[in-house]
Amino acid sequence: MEKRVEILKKHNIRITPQRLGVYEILLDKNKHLTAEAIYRKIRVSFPTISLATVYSILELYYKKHLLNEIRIDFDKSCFDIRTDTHHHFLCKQCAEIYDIDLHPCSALNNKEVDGHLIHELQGYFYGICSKCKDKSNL
Amino acid sequence: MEKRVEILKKHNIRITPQRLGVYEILLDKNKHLTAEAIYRKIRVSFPTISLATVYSILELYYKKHLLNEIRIDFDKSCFDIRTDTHHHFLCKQCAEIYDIDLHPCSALNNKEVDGHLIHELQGYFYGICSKCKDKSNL
DNA sequence: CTTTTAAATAATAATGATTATTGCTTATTT
DNA sequence: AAATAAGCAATAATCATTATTATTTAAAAG
Ligand SMILES: [Mn+2]
Ligand SMILES: [Mn+2]
Ligand SMILES: [Zn+2]
Ligand SMILES: [Zn+2]
Repeated sequence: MEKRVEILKKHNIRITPQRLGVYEILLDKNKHLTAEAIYRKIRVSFPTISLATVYSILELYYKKHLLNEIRIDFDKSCFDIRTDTHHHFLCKQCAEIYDIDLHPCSALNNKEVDGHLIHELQGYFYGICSKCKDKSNL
Repeated sequence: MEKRVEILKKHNIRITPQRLGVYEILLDKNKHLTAEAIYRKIRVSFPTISLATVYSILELYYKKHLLNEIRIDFDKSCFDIRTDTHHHFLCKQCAEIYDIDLHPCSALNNKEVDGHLIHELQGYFYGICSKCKDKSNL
């Protein structure tokens, strides 16, 4: 059986072309896509798909822990197929989002901070990415 | 001169009763208030103030670095009079937001990660707070 | 392979936080 | 006391996300 289908079935998710399409885009294309961006991409193969359907599929995948939702940009969510704990960097100049894999941080190792039980965490960094930095220092 | 007035003038901010009121609420009341919550509080002393004015004042203070905007709740921003770098914890049960002061973390000390220049960062933790934890383990 | 049925989709409307607009009001300057 | 520039209230607009509903489809049963 195809790998995508296998993974979705393992999570008790009904297979539909739309769901396979969204999953493929999340896997194949650049990471950290907005719902709108996914919608634009999937419309190439499914011209009648609705944006609401994209949102509904993303919500399903999120609940099944098949993806991560990040809100590094206050205005809109981005969706990430990586589900392991990692951080993100948003370049203020080019708006690119980078994965940041930090070395063991005191807060990451513990399941608690100040007596509060941690279920998940998000680290968001903002600044100028290396590419943009290089461009300005010619 | 009054302390609030002094601080605002130091940042070249014109003094108005509305601005003083918002500033006072941010200082005095519990931290991490939404624009709506600030609006509700300030309407006690300024019944004719507009929500748009509250937003405009908050934007001004943000640009002058007099407050921090956090988006730990995806749906709405909260405003924090603390402007030093610190993290936040959101309790999934009672929705309370706590300040988290972490010990030196590798990412915090450096001004760079993976070659990217960091201007600012936000750390968001999600889980069950100590109070709610105690309540459930009676 | 057909029928059945519960779930998924497309189309569309609604929601809600935030931002933009505009005419009036207030604070500072002259 | 004017003049001028900025702030405010009221209101409309924007835009991402969610809700609704009738139609279609995937999976299960026969
Ligand atoms: Mn990522
Ligand atoms: Mn805080
Ligand atoms: Zn960049
Ligand atoms: Zn709690």
